[in-house]
Amino acid sequence: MDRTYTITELAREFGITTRTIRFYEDRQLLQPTREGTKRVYSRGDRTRLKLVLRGKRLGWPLDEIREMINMYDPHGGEVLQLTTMIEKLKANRDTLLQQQRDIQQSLSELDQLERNCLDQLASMTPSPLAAANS
Amino acid sequence: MDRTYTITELAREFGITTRTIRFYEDRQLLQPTREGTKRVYSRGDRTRLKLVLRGKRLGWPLDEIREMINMYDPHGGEVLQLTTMIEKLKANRDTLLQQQRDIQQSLSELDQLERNCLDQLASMTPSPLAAANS
DNA sequence: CACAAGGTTGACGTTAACGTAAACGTCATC
DNA sequence: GATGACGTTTACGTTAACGTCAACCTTGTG
Repeated sequence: MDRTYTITELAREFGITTRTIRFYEDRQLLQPTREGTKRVYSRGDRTRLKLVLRGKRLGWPLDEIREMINMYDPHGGEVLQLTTMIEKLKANRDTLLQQQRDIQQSLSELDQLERNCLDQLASMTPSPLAAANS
Repeated sequence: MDRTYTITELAREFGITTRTIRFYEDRQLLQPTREGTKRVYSRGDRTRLKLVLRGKRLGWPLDEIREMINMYDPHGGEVLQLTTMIEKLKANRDTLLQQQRDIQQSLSELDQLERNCLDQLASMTPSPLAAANS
C-alpha cells in the first residue's frame, strides 16, 4: 500500500534523467528519505514530481513551482499566513487564466491556418492539371 | 494608416527593454526596416512581437516561436511543403492541448485549495474565542 | 571472489535569454 | 556649442536548468 520508488524507476516513468531528479532535490522540490545512502521515494514524492513536470510544461521557473507545490502540500513546517496564501493563489490564478486565453487564441488561429492548408492541398491533389491554372 | 514605431515605443508599450527587441531581431524573430541606421517597425512587426510575447507567456523557446510565426506569416521566401506544415501544426496543437489540460487541472486544484483557505478563515474571524477551541 | 548493475557526491561544461557597460553617432534645443 | 534624448554596435557577464564526466561505494549473483 505504501509503495516506494527508486530514482531510476521514477526517471524512466517520467522520461527524465536521474540527474534531473537529484537536481530537483537540490532545489528543494523533492526531499526523499534515505535507506542508508540511497534515496527512497514515496507516493507523495512521486506526486510532487508529477506536479513539477506539469509546471514545467507550462513554462514556470522551478522556484515558482516550488512555492506552488508547498502551498498545495504544507508538508509539516511552514504554514503560511492564510491571507498571504490567498493572495498568492489569486496571482497564480491570474497567470493561469492569462495562459488559458493565450492558448485559446493560439488554437483558433492554428485551426484557421490548418483549414487554409487543407483547402490548398485539396485544390492541388485531385488533378495535376489544376496546377497549370496559374 | 501605415503607422510605424520606434524601438522605444514598442519597448514601452510591451514592457520590455530595447535590448530584448534587438535580441529578438538577432534571433530572426523580427526584421524591421531601416531609416538610415535606425530601426523602423511596421504594424506587422508589432504584431509579430505580440505573437512572440504570447509564446513566451506559454513558456516556449524562441526557436519554436520563430517557426510558429513563420508558419503564420510566410513573409515571402520560404513556402514550406504543405504536408510538412500540416505535420507541424498537428504537433503544435498537441502541445497546446496538453497545456490546456495542465491548466485546467491546476485551476481546479487551486480552486479547491482556495475554498479550504476561505473556510478556515471564516471559522476564525467571527470570534477570537473560537481560536481557543483546540 | 569478481564483477556488473545501480547508487552516491562533487565539479565543471553548456545553452537560452537576456542584462550591463563601453564607445560612439545624430539631432533638436537651450 | 554643449547638453540631453534617442539611437547604434560590440562584447562580456549572468542566471536557470540541467548534461557530462570522474571517482567512488554497495549489493546480489554466477
